[in-house]
Amino acid sequence: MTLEKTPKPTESELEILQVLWQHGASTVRLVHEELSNGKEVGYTTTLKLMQIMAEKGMLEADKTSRSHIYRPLLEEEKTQQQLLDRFMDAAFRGSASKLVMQALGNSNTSKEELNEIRNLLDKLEGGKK
Amino acid sequence: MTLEKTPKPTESELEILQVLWQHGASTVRLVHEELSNGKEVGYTTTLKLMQIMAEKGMLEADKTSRSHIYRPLLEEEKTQQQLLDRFMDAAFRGSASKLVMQALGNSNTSKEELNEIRNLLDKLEGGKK
DNA sequence: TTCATTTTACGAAATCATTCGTATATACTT
DNA sequence: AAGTATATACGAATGATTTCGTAAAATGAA
Repeated sequence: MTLEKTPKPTESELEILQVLWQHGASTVRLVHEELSNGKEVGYTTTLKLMQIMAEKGMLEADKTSRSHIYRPLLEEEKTQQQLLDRFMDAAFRGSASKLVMQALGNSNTSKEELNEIRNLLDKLEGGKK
Repeated sequence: MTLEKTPKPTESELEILQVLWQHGASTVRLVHEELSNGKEVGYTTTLKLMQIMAEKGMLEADKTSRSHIYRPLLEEEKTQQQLLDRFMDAAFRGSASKLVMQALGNSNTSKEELNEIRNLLDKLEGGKK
């Protein structure tokens, strides 16, 4: 099997990926406008970043029309999982339960979401009884 | 109240903090040896990093003896919470439940830990019934 | 066509994180 | 005391990320 290094999007790259995951393939213009909601950033900065990401193989540019259309080549869930694994190691010395407890303890999670989690717990504990 | 920016330890800084959180105040030598278990790194590199961290106010150096003793000025849980909040936003667009589901789904969490989490769920849902 | 607008291309500056070489000071050993 | 080992101080190289200025190309409007 081809051994490919797991890509590690930087913080800025991740912001761009989030926009693309949420909106689907988009122009630099759209991505830039989304980012601008949250912070000051120049258009060419966004452009450059997206071009670099394309070089790195994180995005693919459709250049048929003047405004190129970029789509993410990284899958959202897979990427999140990789980031999460790294983060769990770095910040919580690998302890999933510590991380989960802190995540739940300090956030407003809806009743429905809590139930979803409980169901998952049931399924997991089923295998360990 | 004094408004202080939440500190953002880098990856290397976090590694050092983890050692200090786990072992308590320590010399550069000890921290360096711990880090060396996981990767190649020069002694002066570790030293420099810890000095920089002291400048930034993350560590405090007791310089009374020749081998300075560094202790962490950042609290483990508070720091983890801040990192977690940022990470949740950056990687999961703020969704605690998505993060939690992925964290649990893809890790070997013991029965005991799962029960702890379930208890927390009970407490949380108690307030929402 | 001419002018203004929008887009991409390119290169380089600015910033930040990481690494380490070298010098100097302090302590230990014989 | 002389030599060895260990520590800190300092500065600077390296490398990665982020930022943006400027120019050229493409498009749209007058």
